[in-house]
Amino acid sequence: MARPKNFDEERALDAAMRAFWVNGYHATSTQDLCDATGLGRSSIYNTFTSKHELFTRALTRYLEAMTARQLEVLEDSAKSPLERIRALFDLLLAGEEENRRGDRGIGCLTVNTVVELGGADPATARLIERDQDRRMTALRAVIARGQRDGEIRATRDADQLARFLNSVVAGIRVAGQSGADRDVLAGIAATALDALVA
Amino acid sequence: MARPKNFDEERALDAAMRAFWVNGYHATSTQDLCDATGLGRSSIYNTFTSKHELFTRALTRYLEAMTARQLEVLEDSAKSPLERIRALFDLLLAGEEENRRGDRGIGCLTVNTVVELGGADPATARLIERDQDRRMTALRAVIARGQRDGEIRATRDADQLARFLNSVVAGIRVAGQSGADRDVLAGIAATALDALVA
DNA sequence: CCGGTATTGGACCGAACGTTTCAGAACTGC
DNA sequence: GCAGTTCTGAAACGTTCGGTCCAATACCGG
Repeated sequence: MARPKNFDEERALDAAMRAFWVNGYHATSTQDLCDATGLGRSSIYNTFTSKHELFTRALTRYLEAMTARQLEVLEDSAKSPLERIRALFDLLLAGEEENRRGDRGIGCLTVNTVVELGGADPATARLIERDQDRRMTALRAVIARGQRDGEIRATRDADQLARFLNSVVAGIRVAGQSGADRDVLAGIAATALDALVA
Repeated sequence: MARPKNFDEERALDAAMRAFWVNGYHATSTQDLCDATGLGRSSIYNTFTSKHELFTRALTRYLEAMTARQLEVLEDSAKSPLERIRALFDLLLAGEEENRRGDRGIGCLTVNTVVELGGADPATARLIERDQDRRMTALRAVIARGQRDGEIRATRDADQLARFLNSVVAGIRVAGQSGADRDVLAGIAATALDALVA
C-alpha cells in the first residue's frame, strides 16, 4: 500500500495526555506536544487533525483507563461493599503518590479539565459527564448493596452518598495538587468514610 | 500636579478578577481584560504593569474578600461551633447559586488557580497557601471548640477534620462547576457534616 | 491661563501561536 | 525495481499574543 507510520500512535497519545495533564490545555503548545511525543508537526496533524482533536483523544484515553481501573475495584466480588470503597481510596492515594512533580501532585486530568474547560467547551464537558455517569452508577450500586447488608448507614440514600464520595475524590485531588502529602490525603479519605459508617 | 486617572482602580480590579475567574488565566487575553474593564491597554499597563501582575492583584483581592467573609462566619460568637460550620456551608452554597454561567458554576478562583497554575507559578501558589493557612487555622479553632463542648466528635483530631472540611469545600466547588445543582451540593455538605457529628 | 505631569487611545512591536504546504523520503504490492 | 501511496521534516502561513511607544489630551498648582 504505502509508507507506514514509524511511531506508535498509542504511545504518542500517552505522551500528549501527560503533557495536557501536567500543564493544562491552554498552556500546552503544539511545540510542547512535539517535544513530548517526539513527533514532528506534520505527523501530529496528519494523525490527529488538530490540537483540540488530539486533546479529545488523549482525554478519552485517560477517562477509559482511569474508570476501567476504578470499576474493577468497585466490582471486585471478593470484597464487601465497604472494603471496595476503601480499596477505591487506596487506588486514588496510590495514584496521587505516583504522580508528583516537585512538592505537589499534578491532580487528575478529569478535574483539571472540568475546571479549565468545563464552561467553555461543551463537547469536552459532555465527554466527562458520560464518564462520571459510569462511575456514579457503579458507586451507587456498591453503596446500595452495602446498605442492604447493613454495612453502610441507610440514613441517607445511595445516590446522595455516591455524590458525596465523588465530590470527596475531587477534593482530595485538589488538595494533593495544592501540596498535601500522602498522610493528609489518607486522613481526608478516612474521615469521609466516617460519614458512611458512623 | 497632573492628570488623574478617570476610572476606579478597584472596580477595574473586580472586572479583571471576574474575567480570570470565568475563563482562567491563560484563556483570558489582554484584549479580554480591556473589554471587561472598559480600559485601554495603556491604562491597564500603566496601572498594573503586566497581565501577571494584574492577575496577582485580582487574586489577592479575591482571597481577601472570600476569606474575610468566611472568617466572619466562623468567628460569629452568637452561634455554636457546629452552627458556624453549617453557616459556612450555607455561605458557600449561596455563592455557588449566585455564580452560574449557563447550566454550571464558575467554581472558585482559588481552586481554579491551584488547578491551572499550582505547579507552574510558585509565587501564586504561595499566595494561596498563605490564604489557606488562615482559613485552616480558623476552621481548626472552631472544630476544637466544638469538640471540647461535645458538639463535634473527638475521635479524630481537629486538624484532620479541618482538612477534611476544606477538601469537601473544594469538592463541592468542582461539583458545581461540572453542573451539579443546588440540591445536590447541599446534599454533599449535609453528608460531610455526618462525619463530624456521627 | 499657563507650565508641568500623568493618563489616554491607537498604532505598533517582535515573538509565539495553531495550522498548512510541499518536496522528498520510505514503504507496500506487484 | 517500479508505481502508487503515505509519511516526514522544514519552511512558511496569517493571526493573535503580551507589551511598548508616542502624540494628543486632561488635569493640577501657581
